[in-house]
Amino acid sequence: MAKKATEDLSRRERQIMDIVYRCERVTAAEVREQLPQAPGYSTVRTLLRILEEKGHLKHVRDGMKYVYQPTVSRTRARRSALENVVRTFFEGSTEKAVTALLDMSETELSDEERRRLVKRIRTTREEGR
Amino acid sequence: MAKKATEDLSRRERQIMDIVYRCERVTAAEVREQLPQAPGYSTVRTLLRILEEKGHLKHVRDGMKYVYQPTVSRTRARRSALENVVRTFFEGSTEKAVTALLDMSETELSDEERRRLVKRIRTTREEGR
DNA sequence: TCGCACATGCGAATTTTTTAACATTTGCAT
DNA sequence: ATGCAAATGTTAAAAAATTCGCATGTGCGA
Repeated sequence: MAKKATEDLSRRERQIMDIVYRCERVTAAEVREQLPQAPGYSTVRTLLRILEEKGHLKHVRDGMKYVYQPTVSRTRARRSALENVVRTFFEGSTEKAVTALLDMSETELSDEERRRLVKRIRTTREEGR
Repeated sequence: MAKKATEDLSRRERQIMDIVYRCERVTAAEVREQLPQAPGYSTVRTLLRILEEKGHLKHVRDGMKYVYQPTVSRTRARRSALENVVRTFFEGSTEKAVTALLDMSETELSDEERRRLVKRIRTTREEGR
């Protein structure tokens, strides 16, 4: 089985994978609801089958229907997604990315969240030495 | 002109936009070098022209050749990319995303960078009220 | 000026993606 | 058991993306 890179996904395949990563567990009908310019049900099913063949998805039965999930763990998927963004948009600098995240969400972060983040940064420094 | 969403890009178009965002200024030849399973030169040029028609790129002449750039500012592109990742992989939680970034780069961040980040978090808190 | 080297623009063939119609399977209520 | 409803699998047509050959334009050195 070839490596599974986001690079190699077609437009629809990528849209579907995004939905699957957001929801973690989805049925064909749920995927269809969330697809932009949703195609027919039959179409969605074909795409899900293709993504499964390519190794991006797996399914388990739940009664009569299939529930699809990513084959890659949430942790790995997250990491990979962040690495891509950092490399593409932040010249590989984690600090720049974090700063940008903070900038764009100043009003969203609660004091509690801020406190945890500061603590986290300090903790890792200590561990790192 | 329709809206320019990453969603609407084909596979090759997306690969090219990633390169353009990484490099900020590129020629057709440079894009070609960086494309996975690089197609012919002619092909790359066609794609660049299409992306320009769609409004994702613009070019300026530099001697005999064209130099391509994103039409969207780096700042906006970054913001948009982060928003997508946060929504898709972190349930919309900025804090979770920041934490994940810190986790995956513990050894990369220097003390200096950590200090700046802590300062930044505190500063924004004060401003936020 | 001529012709070569190097770029770009266009059009059309090829390949891939996307779509959906139709056949098949399965669970469940009657 | 039978038929309906709700899923899934298959296949092939239609649409879109990808590819590249060839025509065209431009600067420059012999």
